[in-house]
Amino acid sequence: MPQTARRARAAKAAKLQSAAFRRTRSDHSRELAEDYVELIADLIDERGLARGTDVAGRLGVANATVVKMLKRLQDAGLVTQEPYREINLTGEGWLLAENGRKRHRIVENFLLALGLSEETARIDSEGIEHHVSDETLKAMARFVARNS
Amino acid sequence: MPQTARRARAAKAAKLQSAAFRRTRSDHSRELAEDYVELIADLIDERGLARGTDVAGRLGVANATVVKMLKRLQDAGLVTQEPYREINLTGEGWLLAENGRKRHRIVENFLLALGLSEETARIDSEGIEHHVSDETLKAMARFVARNS
DNA sequence: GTAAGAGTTTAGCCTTTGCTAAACTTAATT
DNA sequence: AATTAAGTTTAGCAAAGGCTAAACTCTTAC
Ligand SMILES: [Mn+2]
Ligand SMILES: [Mn+2]
Ligand SMILES: [Mn+2]
Ligand SMILES: [Mn+2]
Repeated sequence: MPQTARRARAAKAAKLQSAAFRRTRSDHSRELAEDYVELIADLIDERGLARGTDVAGRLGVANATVVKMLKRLQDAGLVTQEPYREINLTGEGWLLAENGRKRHRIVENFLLALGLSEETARIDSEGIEHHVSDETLKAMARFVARNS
Repeated sequence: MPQTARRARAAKAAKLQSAAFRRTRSDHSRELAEDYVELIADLIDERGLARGTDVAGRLGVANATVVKMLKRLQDAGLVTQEPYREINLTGEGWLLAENGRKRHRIVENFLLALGLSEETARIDSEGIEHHVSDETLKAMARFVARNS
């Protein structure tokens, strides 16, 4: 029965491909939290404190959007904030931020090593960083080490 | 007044960075449509027609999710479908699908040329493809041409 | 021709991520 | 001390993208 064989092949194709789409969806669900904590860490390091307005300005979204997201990040245990005060990171938040920075730096340097302009490397890396597996990240780091 | 200078620098930093985040958000808003039409095109080429169940199976989502999305894609002029019938692409849909396939192929081959496993290349490329500018895509294609 | 099985649609729900406008608090200026 | 400016929060809205359960239609096998 070639029907059965065809079906089995189709089922395997579906399983393989759906795994990739599932990974992408799960990357996306972590993406914003990573960008927020990384950005907050940068602001704290650069200017001593992170305010909601600065976060909104850097992300290019409205203040109210930031307020709402910060609540979710607090619930997730990444951020602390008293009403009307500046934003701080928890221990876990700092860990995530450091990790994000490392990843981001590698991806951006990789794009530069590939010969792209600073602007393109900056812009493209902001999206790509979240979809890079550990294996790929290592390969990128290796490439950077060799071509710089 | 060094205050003013500092402010100007900060404003420029915010503008630069927010441009990257805006690009990522706009990539995301196109992402799903691209994946759908690419997948529908593949199904039509592989098995002669694309059914909702197949799309759902390959994406790893529920049938109802696909139905809702197909409505949006019809509104966007990318897809046509009569009730209870198979899915077809409009001219515009085929163009987008072809473009997506090209992009996807280049990104996946690039990851392979970088030395990654087939599985990792397949999975990572599914997310990365949507965040790659034309400049980066060209650089990837060049790299593939040299290292294969 | 009818019944069964495969596939599709609808209804109703939820979370996330965005927005504007209005109200509020804090900090700075006078 | 009072006013003002800057920053924050709340309220209310919307679109996108998920889900399950139940109803429906089409095709195929009998
Ligand atoms: Mn980042
Ligand atoms: Mn990012
Ligand atoms: Mn993404
Ligand atoms: Mn994709």
